[in-house]
Amino acid sequence: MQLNRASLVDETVSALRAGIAAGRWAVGGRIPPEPALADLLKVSRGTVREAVRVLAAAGLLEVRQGSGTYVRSQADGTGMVQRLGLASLKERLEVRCMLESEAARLAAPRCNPADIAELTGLLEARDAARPADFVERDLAFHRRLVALSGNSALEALYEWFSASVAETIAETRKPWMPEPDRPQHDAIVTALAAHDADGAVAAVKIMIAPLLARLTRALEDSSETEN
Amino acid sequence: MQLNRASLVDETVSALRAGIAAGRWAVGGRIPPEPALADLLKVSRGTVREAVRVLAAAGLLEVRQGSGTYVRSQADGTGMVQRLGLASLKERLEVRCMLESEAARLAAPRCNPADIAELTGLLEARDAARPADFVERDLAFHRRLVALSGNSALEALYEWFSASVAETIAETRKPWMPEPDRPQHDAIVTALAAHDADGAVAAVKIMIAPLLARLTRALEDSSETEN
DNA sequence: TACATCAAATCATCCGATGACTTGATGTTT
DNA sequence: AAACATCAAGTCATCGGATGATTTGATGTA
Repeated sequence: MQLNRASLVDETVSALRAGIAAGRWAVGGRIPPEPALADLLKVSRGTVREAVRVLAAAGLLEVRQGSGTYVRSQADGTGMVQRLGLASLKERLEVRCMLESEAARLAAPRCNPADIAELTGLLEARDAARPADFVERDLAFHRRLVALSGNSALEALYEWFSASVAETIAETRKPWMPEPDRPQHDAIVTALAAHDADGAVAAVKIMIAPLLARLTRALEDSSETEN
Repeated sequence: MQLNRASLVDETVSALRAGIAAGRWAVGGRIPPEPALADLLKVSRGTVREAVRVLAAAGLLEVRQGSGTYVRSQADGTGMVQRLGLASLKERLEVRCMLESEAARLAAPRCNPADIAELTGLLEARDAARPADFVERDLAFHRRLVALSGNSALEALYEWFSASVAETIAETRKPWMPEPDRPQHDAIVTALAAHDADGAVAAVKIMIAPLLARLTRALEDSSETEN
């Protein structure tokens, strides 16, 4: 009796990933057709398809119907996501804070009055929200702020980290995080309106620092059981 | 004739992801069995399996043979990687710069003499490298620097972005990027040795700024054809 | 109560068949 | 010769069915 026996699909994924990482198939080049891979790896074509689909979702492969399956990149996004998931809550919150403050820096020179008005509107909505909606409304403001940076990679990362952090906090049933108040949010908007990049960065950090400090303290109290 | 018709698997992935994001199936709960999903979405079971496999690889689902498929998380890693891959080179380089400078900020207070010695050693090796090895040695220094931040999430992200940026530059055959010189690297190490967080951040930005500026100018010249 | 056994539910894997799409070759027309 | 239409081969997309492996809760027994 053995535990955790890897599935055939997982092994196929590993084999293909290894081949790609080793440069067995050049970036931009084509990997063998599905039937050939199935024969080579001694698995069925369906198993190969599932493995290829995983690697395509990870960005390593690109499947073109009628043409073949091509190596798109050697940068392994799946590995990154995996490691990200294993990171502790504190680390994830740290990164989220960093992303948001840098987003503010990029957004400051690009903000126009309409953007400022929109952010202010989101803050109004946040204040008017019932407790059940508050977190969602709050997130909407931060999302918009990050979007104003104009950097879509930054936006995608922020999305993931904020969701991940919110989820972990929710599932650990620790609703004790201090909610940043309205003046702190206003300080960010004010700095953005003045195109004051450093001021915006500082405002964001001032807002998030208490959260991080509270979390660090909580972790010291409970010693471990993180993630 | 329509272009880019999404495949059934992609649509199935979207449908499942939407259901998860909407909380249709609770985190920790079970989604319907494969045959039921196939019937519900009007696709074959094989199509459902490929979609589930993608979401499992992304960390949203967890498949347990004999038991069922469970919702593990609502934080979508695959979507993030996808959007990251679509981001332009400039955006990715921007993010990489931000990650490295913030890593320096976190590393500054934690650096001990041994770390400084190691970084210096890596710089020596970098100088001594033949042109073929130079990029690799250079990357080793930066990797070590980020690792000193003590934040594994940051480390994973930096890994991905640096690989992605290097890959894009290599494939566009544009070896014209100005290589930051030794004094600029030394400035970082010096700031770290003095536990000067702001100084380290500034040193990193001074080092990378020319790269970013050069890239921006190149993009303006060639108008488009980015990524 | 504790344990062994069993059956149902569910996922894992394979196989074969048919359709859709891409691509390069071929042949025709201008 | 160049441009265009047609065609066939290669490749992925999707389906349906069949069988095995694993988990899990029910059942029966000591």
